[in-house]
Amino acid sequence: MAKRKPTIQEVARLAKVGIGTVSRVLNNHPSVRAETRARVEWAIEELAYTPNPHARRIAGGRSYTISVLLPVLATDFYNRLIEGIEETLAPQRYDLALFPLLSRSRLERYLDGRLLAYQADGLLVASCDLTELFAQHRLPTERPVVLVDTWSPVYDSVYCDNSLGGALAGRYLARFPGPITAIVIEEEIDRLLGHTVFSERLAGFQGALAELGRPFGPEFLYVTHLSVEGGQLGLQRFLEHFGTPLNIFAGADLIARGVVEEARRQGLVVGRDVRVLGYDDHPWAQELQLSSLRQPIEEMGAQATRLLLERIRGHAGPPRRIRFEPELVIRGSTEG
Amino acid sequence: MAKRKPTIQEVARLAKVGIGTVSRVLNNHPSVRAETRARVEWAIEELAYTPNPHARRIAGGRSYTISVLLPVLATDFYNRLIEGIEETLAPQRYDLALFPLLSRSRLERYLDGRLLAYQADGLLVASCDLTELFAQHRLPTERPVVLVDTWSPVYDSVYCDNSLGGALAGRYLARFPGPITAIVIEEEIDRLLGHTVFSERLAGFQGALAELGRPFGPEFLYVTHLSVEGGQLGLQRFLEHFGTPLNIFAGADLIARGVVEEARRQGLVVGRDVRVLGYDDHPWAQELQLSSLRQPIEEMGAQATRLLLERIRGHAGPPRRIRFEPELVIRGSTEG
DNA sequence: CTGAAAGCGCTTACAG
DNA sequence: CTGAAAGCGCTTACAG
Repeated sequence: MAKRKPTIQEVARLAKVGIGTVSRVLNNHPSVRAETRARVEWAIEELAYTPNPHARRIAGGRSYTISVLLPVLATDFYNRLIEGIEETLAPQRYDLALFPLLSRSRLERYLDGRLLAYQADGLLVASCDLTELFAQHRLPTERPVVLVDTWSPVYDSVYCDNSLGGALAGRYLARFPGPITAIVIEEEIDRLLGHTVFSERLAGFQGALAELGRPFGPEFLYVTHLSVEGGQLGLQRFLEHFGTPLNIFAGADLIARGVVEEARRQGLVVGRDVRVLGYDDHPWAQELQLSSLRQPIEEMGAQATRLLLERIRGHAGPPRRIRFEPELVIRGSTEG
Repeated sequence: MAKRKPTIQEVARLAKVGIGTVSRVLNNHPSVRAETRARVEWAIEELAYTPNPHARRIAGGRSYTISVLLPVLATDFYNRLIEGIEETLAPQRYDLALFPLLSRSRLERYLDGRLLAYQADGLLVASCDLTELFAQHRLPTERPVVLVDTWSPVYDSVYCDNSLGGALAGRYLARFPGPITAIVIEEEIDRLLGHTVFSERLAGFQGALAELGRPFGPEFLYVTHLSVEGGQLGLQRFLEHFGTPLNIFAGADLIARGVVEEARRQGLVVGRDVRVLGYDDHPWAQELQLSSLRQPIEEMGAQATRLLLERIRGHAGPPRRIRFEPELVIRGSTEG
């Protein structure tokens, strides 16, 4: 019934070469004559052949898979990050296994080493600083580990400076009349799966305001979850306290969207009565005319992937650290 | 450096048997003498041996992996569903590969068949009725497919009747004085990754109210995202329109939690001024004294897994359909 | 009940 | 540059 997938044998036969040669073109081995390579590639195409990843791992000692551990929030941020990772992996014939850190017990099961997803050549850990959980801040694995959207001194890390982003936000909003407020996202209480992205942004923000001698007590802060509705409620709260004009640093574009929606619902002019600055600069920020702090999310994913592949291929040496800087993108929501 | 994982060879040597025998105890083959089995199990324990899943697939033609496709919302619902699946899989030495349907392009890549996660013996699809996308409503795969938290005539399905849940909610809330309202969760516009869970609940709810001759126009409905804040906003809206007493059917416990929090913030008595009924009956509903519609979520996961394993082991026959019924759990939030 | 052997689909020295 | 062969860690008839 189910037509079996073609094997390397059949490709070899069709291309009139040995299976070793097919394997070599599969692995981009340099010593294959161009003509031979072309013939093999034709056969591969013809049979719609894809190598069996399990066989590859058995034979080569590599799984051609990397795991990505992430605090599954199903947000635009992670969608874009994964996009960047997959784009870099695909031409290398590498596969990606997502491992959402849904619960503590799942993390333990992962680290237990029995899961197939663990049979990966390397680990990409997003946002969560899992290293804090372990002795010497090292994950209990022999495989290379790269952190992305977070940082640790013991592993290669790729991140965008959230503290700087917050500072840029504070300095920018200080230009406008009216109080300066912030809506931030509550982080998991469970430090295991939690991350500090949002509190870093807030710390940078508060630091900048302090430098400028601007007040920032608890009444200037609204803490909520990552949701459009959180932004709506935050604006409501601030309007009760301060009225307009009002300046809001939203910890994420999604929150900022809620602010914009609520302002419009209340008949306020966004960019004048209420100025709001988001974070991430997601594609839809443009049509919302949302000012935002842009992070090179896909690029962060791509860079982290490159570092990991280098490690997998044997690169030794001290942990590397790639730091991106967020960029202020100004649109109508702050300067209507 | 990295100490190699022990292989079946080493286990065989230590247990003084052939590797075939080790393999047999690994696979629960009946024809192994109890004494021999004990010796092998001891050796396995001693070496902390775990079989190489890639080798198993190569040799046996099975991956001992099942994929779970789900619309990653990172909610309590999916955490519990996965819990139920893993619990059933673990003793069978099966592995689970989560595949979050983050975007359309990822689904396509999955179905492309090249991803390792696709090299699974079977597929569990949660909530999303992906079948609508394909000819004859069949996913383009040869492996067995089981749906959970949704239903289709062409595959085994395990679900809990959401329409009935809505009807139970409507009939129950009709007992109390005051208007009957509902807060429902907006479903993805993209039908691909969307599901109809919440609209089914609403349909059942509206049907029950209609039967009872109770009004239910747009002013009785608040649509939001799945967030605590959505519940807060919903309550605000309804209070503006109707004042108290007020009865609210929340499409999910998380929404109901927001209703409770907002009611308390406004100094209202939950269970008298505001009655709210959630959905799912998550563990934390009890300490919130939240009335809810209980679904046997873990059990649904377990059942679906069992059906899938049966199919993997060759069970033929027409699609099976296991329908659970939600159960009304009454606590202080409706009868304070 | 249990070994020894063949085979799963690959990769990788080893010879040419 | 390219075959033929050995080997990766398992499973599964096949004989005893």
